[in-house]
Amino acid sequence: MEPVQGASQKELVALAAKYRESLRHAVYLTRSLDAEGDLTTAQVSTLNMLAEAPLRIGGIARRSGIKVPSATEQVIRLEAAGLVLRRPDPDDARGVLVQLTERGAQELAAANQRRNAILAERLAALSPDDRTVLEAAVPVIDRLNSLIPEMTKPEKK
Amino acid sequence: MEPVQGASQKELVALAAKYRESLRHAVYLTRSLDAEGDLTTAQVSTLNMLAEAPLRIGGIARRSGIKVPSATEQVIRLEAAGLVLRRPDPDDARGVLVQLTERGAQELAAANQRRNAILAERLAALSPDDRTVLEAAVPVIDRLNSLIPEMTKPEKK
DNA sequence: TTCCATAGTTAGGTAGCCTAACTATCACCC
DNA sequence: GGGTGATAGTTAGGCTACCTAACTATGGAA
Repeated sequence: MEPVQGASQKELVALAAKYRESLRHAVYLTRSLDAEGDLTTAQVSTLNMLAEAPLRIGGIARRSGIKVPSATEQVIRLEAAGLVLRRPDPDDARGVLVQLTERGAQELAAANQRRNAILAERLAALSPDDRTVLEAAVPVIDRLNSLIPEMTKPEKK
Repeated sequence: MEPVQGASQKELVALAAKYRESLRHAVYLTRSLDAEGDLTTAQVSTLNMLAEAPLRIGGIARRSGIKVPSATEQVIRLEAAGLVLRRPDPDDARGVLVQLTERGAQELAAANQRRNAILAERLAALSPDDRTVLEAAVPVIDRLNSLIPEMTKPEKK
């Protein structure tokens, strides 16, 4: 009756289907957080990485789950917008270190705040129980995300 | 000590920030489910809607959270690929009804199966507790998604 | 010091999104 | 019954963000 062990294949697939569907709609949630002259979602994403520490192009690509040329392109746009700056990696002249500019940090903070505020407003509409469930789910979602191949590759060494 | 009532603004914003971050990575999870000559994520998304019932262009746009011209474009691509067909809406000659073709239904089923299988494999790597949490979170995420403005507009009538 | 591997860039292509402007039909109403 | 405004889609043009393939430059090791 109770497979203490785990879930059946069928159950796993069913959960997968439901979760995929929810995620699909969640994309639109994210999109609905975007605004006019604001940064795009992908830009916010990249800038958030750089807020922790400067990264090389390859690092951005790996963490974003995109290819190197796409990362180059992203960075070029961000640089043109004055939000990041590129400089050669002192340890390896082939590499390029990308870091936030003052303005990049400011605009990122503003964009994050705005998005979080809108989302917080919607979260407030949920029941306290729902919020508790969501709170508990976040680390689980993160663990699941961390299982993505490619994004788990070692830094370089 | 315990605001039985609900959460503070600060807590809401904190949850919003964490959730946004998780969602951001989840996008790459979805992307990682894509494969070679397979349908794109947006296409699967559209086809999944049509699997329930034929829709008009406007209906696709609203449910996808995109504008009508973008929906037209999607449909044109799907039609060119032989996955959907368009015909005038018998009730309103201005409208266009979009429905799955036989082949569209087949390819959709295959794509869903493949994606679900990959995701199910990763879900299997989670602890049973984690899966329980995720299972509980899906309806909450759906409720949160349903709060998106624009996507909640009435059908037509 | 030669040669392969690695880091990025460049070039060219596609999906997917947008706004603005246009066409066709509907629905009302005088 | 023929305007007229609203509604449904399409077309045109533009941008972001992704891709692969091919190239350049540096690093490292034989």
